[in-house]
Amino acid sequence: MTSARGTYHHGDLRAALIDAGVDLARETGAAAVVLREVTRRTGVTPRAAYRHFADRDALLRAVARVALGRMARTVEEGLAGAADGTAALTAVGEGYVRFALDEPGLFDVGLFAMEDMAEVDAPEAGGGAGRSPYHQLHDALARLVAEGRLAPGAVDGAALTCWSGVHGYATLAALGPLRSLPRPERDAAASVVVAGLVRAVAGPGSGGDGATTGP
Amino acid sequence: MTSARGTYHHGDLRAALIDAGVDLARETGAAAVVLREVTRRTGVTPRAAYRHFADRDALLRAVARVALGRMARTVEEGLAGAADGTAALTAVGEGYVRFALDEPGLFDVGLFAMEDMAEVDAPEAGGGAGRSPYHQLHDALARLVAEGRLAPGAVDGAALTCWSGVHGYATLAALGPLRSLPRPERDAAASVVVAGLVRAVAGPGSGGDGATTGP
DNA sequence: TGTACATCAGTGAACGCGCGTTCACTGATGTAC
DNA sequence: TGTACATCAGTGAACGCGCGTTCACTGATGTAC
Repeated sequence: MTSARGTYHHGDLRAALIDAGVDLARETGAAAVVLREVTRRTGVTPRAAYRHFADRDALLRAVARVALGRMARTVEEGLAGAADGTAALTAVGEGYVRFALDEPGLFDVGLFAMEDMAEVDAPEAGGGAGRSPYHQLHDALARLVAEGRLAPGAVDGAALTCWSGVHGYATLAALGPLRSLPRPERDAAASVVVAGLVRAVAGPGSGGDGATTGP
Repeated sequence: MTSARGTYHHGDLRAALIDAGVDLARETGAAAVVLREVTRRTGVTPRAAYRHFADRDALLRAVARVALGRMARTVEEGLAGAADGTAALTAVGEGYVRFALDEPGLFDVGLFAMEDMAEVDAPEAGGGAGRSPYHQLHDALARLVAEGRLAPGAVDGAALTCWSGVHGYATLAALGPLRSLPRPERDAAASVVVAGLVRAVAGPGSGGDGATTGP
């Protein structure tokens, strides 16, 4: 489809197959990325895919990497105008969730690019600046450290807490039991969760809503 | 298998099929709960399952409810000696994660019992006392409110933040990119995440590890 | 206590489906001379 | 500019698999009289 011409040789079949896979994932999720349907949509014989991918799994993972890259870009965009570390951390969290809610199918397939911690850290999964969501989270935390709002030794724990919270909410709200709630409710809840996580990590006093009774 | 006798009539085929499904889920996860294999293990014709379940999906959901019930029981046990709300909240979180790490397959299939918010709240999914993990989370938060550590209006947000964080960590550590880390590391990280969430909800001063720089 | 009969719970064989994957092949392309 | 030829990228048909599901059926069970 991408650079399709009427020729016998396709031009860039590999990219076209990945494109079709991404479309399928967007529509229905990871399980829909099925080799035969991908080739069908690309107007090509199933066999043709094997010239470019070892097997179905390799194709799926290529699609997953594209999905994760798009997520990275979404996070990156939200991060643009963050004035300080707290704002940056909030933006990363909200970007992560927004992507999951906007593109549940891509979020779903993107998880296959996070099968291994090594892949999460891999630069291919990055956005425009080549930084994965996980990297961008660490960047935001680094700003908090620089601002003296977070102890250097607490960075790893904070990263894990934020990632868990945001990933968990994204899963529940995009693919899980909360997925049938109206979008505005899910957006509002996302803000509450992200604010709670920011408070947990950077302490109160920067946009918290006074959820705790004590000072 | 359960109450099997050599008779033609099985005794309680429905329960036996669910048992076999639970075993399959434990071994490999939700995708392994396949009608034909379930009947094969029970020593019965595939057709026989249709006398007890409308289709494969109904069987899967029955298995999922059992899995969620076991999770509820695990959470309940950990909750037994909690002295105050903070301890209770911590116990709920650690129980949730422990179950996921001990029984990733059951955790995986249990998610199908949480397809809908209504089912999460359903009493059938409860443990011995008939309270689902989600209920038990709310109970712990109610104790915090009673102790004056949490504003009543903040309960819903706190529940969501805790559920998200704990669910996200469980997913990442039991089924996701962190699943191949050594168990002790994953246990330690679980404690960090749960402590962070408790701090976010109940404020510092009850077992927090001083992750923030400010007071 | 014995027999007839309705009901229930299973059998055994088969269906069609879509999947991933492999076979031997052929048409298109570009390079060397 | 033209031709020979190696290389590459696709074809088309078929394979075997395991799945969910449906058919008409039969053997076991328990109740009524």
